[in-house]
Amino acid sequence: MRTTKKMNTSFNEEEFDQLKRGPWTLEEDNLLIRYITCHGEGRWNSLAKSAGLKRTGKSCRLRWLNYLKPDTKRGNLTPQEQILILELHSKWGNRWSKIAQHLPGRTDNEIKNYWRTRVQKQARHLKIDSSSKRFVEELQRFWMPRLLEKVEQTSSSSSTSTASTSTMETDQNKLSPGPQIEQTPFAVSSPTRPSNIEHINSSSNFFASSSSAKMLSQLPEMSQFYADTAFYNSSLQINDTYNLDISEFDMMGFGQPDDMSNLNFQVADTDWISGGDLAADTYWNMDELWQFKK
DNA sequence: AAAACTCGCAACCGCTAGCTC
DNA sequence: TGAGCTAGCGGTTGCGAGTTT
Repeated sequence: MRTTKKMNTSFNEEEFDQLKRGPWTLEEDNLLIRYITCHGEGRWNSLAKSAGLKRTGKSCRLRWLNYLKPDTKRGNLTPQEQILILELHSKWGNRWSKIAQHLPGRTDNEIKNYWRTRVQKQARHLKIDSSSKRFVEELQRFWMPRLLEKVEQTSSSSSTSTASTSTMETDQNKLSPGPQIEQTPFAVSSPTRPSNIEHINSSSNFFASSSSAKMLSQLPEMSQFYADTAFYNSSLQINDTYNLDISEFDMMGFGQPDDMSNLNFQVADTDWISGGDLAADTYWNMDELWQFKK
């Protein structure tokens, strides 16, 4: 429970006391949307007053950016988005806003929540500090391939069925209240391309090497391995480094980030089978890692 | 059936960089 | 130049929904 109250310099004491906090109502949302539609964003404190909202400018800004803005995407992150987050976080750390810039329609808040609830949870599960180099390595060894597998599954299923039945459809409809933004599943978002995975295949080193291509072809089987503790005791080894150029993901047609080429995912080639306590004590809980709810 | 617990996410807070005057 | 203000960032919290006991 918060007990401290810090005055906002844009409000006198009486106004400040009257400020509303907590969940937004539909009425407030409508007020904000209507005002911004007519007058645009910015000057949030005065905007809040002019719109007749008993909210701080901060609160209005947050509500707009995180929820009401027309291009805001709702619902679960796609595998591609998750891959991007993992990779970009390994580069930039908790620079949520910077990471969010590369995921059109996603907010820093959403990404931050994803990281805290999914990724850090997994780190705790593995008893590894989520900010450690080792955790990043484990992500790249086990999680990345799994996500790539999901990309493959999604693209293959989308080629045989319409998006409406896909789990990628998200549970956005249960979210409330706010404008429902039509959301296109990532893998079927670009009709000019057969599928993302095929596009990646044609242009990245990952799929260029014969053993990596073999790995791709074996993804379903491999995922079973990942999910199976016994996998860690098997003699299977992956000796190739694979590289995935993320810039080849067409992020909902919003264009390519300018600094995202040549991002490398690497499957390490050493010591991951006999990888000490990690391998012996635990394994990646892919059901938890995988964000889509059953 | 209901109490206890867990989880995910929206919204809040404090801090600070950058802008204006 | 520095004070005041705003926008934006990252960390934290509280609530509601779902799950377990």
